[in-house]
Amino acid sequence: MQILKEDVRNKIREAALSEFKREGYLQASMRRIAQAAGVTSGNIYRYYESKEQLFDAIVQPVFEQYTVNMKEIHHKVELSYQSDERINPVYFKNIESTLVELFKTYSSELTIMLNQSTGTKYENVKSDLRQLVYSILERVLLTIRGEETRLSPEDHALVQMLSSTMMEGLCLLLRDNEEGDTLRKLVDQFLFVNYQGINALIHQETRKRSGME
Amino acid sequence: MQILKEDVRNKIREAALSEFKREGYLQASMRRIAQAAGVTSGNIYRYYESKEQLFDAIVQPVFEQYTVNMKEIHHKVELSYQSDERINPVYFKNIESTLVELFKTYSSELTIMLNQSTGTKYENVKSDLRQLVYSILERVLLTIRGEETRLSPEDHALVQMLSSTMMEGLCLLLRDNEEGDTLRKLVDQFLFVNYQGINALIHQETRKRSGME
Amino acid sequence: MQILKEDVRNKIREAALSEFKREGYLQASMRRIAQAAGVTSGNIYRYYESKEQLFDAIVQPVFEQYTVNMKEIHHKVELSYQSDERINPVYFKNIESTLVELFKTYSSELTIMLNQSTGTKYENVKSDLRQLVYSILERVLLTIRGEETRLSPEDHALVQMLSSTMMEGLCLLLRDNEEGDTLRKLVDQFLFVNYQGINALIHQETRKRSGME
Amino acid sequence: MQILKEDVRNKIREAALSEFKREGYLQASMRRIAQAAGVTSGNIYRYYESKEQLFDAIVQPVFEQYTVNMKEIHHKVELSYQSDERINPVYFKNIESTLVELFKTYSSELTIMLNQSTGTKYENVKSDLRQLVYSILERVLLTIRGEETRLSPEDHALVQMLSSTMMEGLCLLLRDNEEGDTLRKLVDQFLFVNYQGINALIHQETRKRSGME
DNA sequence: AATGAATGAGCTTTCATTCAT
DNA sequence: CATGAATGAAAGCTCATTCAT
Repeated sequence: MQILKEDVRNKIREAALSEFKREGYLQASMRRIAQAAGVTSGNIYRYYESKEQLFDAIVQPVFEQYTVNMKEIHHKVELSYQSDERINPVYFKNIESTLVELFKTYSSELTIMLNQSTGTKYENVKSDLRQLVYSILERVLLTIRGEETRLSPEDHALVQMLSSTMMEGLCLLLRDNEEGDTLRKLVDQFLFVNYQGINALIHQETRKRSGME
Repeated sequence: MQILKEDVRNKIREAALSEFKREGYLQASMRRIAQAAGVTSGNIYRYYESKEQLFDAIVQPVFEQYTVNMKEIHHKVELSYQSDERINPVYFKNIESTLVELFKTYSSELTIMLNQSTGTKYENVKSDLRQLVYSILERVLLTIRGEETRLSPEDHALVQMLSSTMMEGLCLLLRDNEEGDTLRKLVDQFLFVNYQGINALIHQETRKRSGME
Repeated sequence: MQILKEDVRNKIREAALSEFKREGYLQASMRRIAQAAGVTSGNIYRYYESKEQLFDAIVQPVFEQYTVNMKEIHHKVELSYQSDERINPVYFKNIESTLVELFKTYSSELTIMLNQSTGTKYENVKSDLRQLVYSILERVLLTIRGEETRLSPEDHALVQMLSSTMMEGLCLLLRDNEEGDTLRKLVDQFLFVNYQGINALIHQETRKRSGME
Repeated sequence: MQILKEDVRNKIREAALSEFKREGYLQASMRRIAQAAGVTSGNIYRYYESKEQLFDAIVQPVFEQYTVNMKEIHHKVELSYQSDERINPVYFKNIESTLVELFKTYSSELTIMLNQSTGTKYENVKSDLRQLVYSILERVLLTIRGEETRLSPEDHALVQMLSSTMMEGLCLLLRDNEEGDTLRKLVDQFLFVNYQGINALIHQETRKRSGME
């Protein structure tokens, strides 16, 4: 039974998408992908030359777009560092928008890149992203705390925690929501909760400190 | 040199703990565990009858304790459902305390159960826990919203999101912190951020609604 | 653009010739042959029913001609055995001429048959040929040694060696030379070296023997 | 059924030796090696970490010894180039001795390295060796021809041919003889035949040339 | 006739598990 | 009890051959 080539290529892609999303790169099985695609295992290799390349074919587009967008944000953050300008949460909005925008086109691919890429060249993307969030939060907190150049150990731990949980939260939302508008609303709410919460936390701490002194 | 049986059993357990924590159940290798334990791979099977059972031996204690504690919380939640009593965030505190308490005794085991159990019978624990958090948050919101018996789709999505991100955040903290006091402080901060944030969100929404009417 | 059938058949043949010559039967790839022939891999099978049969189609003509010629030589050798006639090196000249003659028409095919046929029914041709050379040399040596009917073990080993190295040398020349005149000259030189060398060896040995007795 | 480790290692080595000798590296099958060794295919990998490494384990010892010996010969040849000293056939004797000496310890391994190593890092050893023989013969002929610095195209072809056939002849002897003393005798005879033959050829040609002028 | 997608057996390699010693 | 060699199923991948179009 002969099917059009692009048809099969897509079926393989779909099957792989689902397998990678469910199992992660390492645990994914080419035979299972083949079966799910209704194709023999050997035939996959007419379309994608290896498991790695199949993964790449899925993730690269989103990664490229992601890289472009993130570079811009990085650049702005660097600039504001140099110009001693006050960093504000608008950068989060940028990251958020980037991710949500990417999500609209590449929802599963984005999740795979962020959450299921252990064993591939993308495995550090999430932690790089967390690092970026960390450096933004760090800058915000430094500004608030006054003229210090380094965070206290406590603040470091706090910022670490916040960047981790915010990133992980965002990734979770990407993973669990199929629909773009719902996602955007949830992301907005999620960020609102975090901004408000962080604000409250910092003010409380500031009050505590004043009270102590 | 003869080594006491329990000694060996513990060495294997320790090695497995570290391997499962680092690699997760599926990627963990019995050979590496054996090597790290200073034991031959075959000998593991005199102490634990399979990879799964070894995983079990590590996770079951924390799971049992966890189950007992969670059942109580569940029970209280159920009760308050029936008694129409108002649920308050104290339940979160219970969950938090339970996890932090468990963490004191079983820090790695807890992380493994929650984050590294894909492929085992524990793989749903986290989502069950999320479900519990969901039902608490749901109840809270229902109370706030008035006498409704079911959440609106929007509120459902919101509560789903909040329970997910809070759970995931907590799991992350458990995973990344070796030290109990630091952990507790971070958990407190994390929950504070979330409570405050959620409060702010709800009030804002309430205001918006009133404004609309 | 329609290509005539014979045209395609030839293109495949040419491509296969080159592939078999370079890679040998087993390492040859039908896909590469197809590609080199500018033909799809499936289409090869309309002209040649299998890899083996394609190989056959290339080698059989030279094999048949070779067989005819060799049978004659064989026959002469047999005859001279029976007639107790003295065998002389002219038979080598016959073999040489046969090979060089075949080479003129079938240079690559001959090389393939002799050197690249492992895994096919022709894989023994070279050793059969060596056997023929052996029997000629054997007869020559028997004549020289006197009236013996079997060679001594030492002479057997010697003749074995000489027939092997001469055959292998010839095959090498066939393999490495594209051009007929160069080939013929080299073959002449090669055989001259061997004849002279063998003569010198035998005379020396004869002298040694006489000296010993 | 448990057998001593070294026993199995040897059985695998023996089976591999035989398989590589018969089939060559590429065509050799790990499954067949396993079967011939009376071992399951997986078990080979406890002893040798890959097909390539198994091949290496067989060939490396002979290659190392070979390299040491050949470097010395190379060195001598280079020296005599610089010192403008006349090169004499003693270098062949060196090469011959080296190969025969190696053969005594590593008969099959040597054959495998020289004749069955396509696809491995040893695949160029034979042609390197042929190149060495070429450069010796070239030097000899240059000396004979007078003061020329490069061979004429005809002489080049001749020397090419002679180095090829001599090398190939030697390799053949290594391949076909299991017993060291027999081999040495045959090699001696083979080289004698070639020396005498080459001498005769050169003198004849010299005569021809004189006659022509 | 021709295409090239599809097949499926076979390849090397890994690894949880078993078992003779 | 302990060893570690052995097992065998399954992984990713290749390739001669088939067959629907």
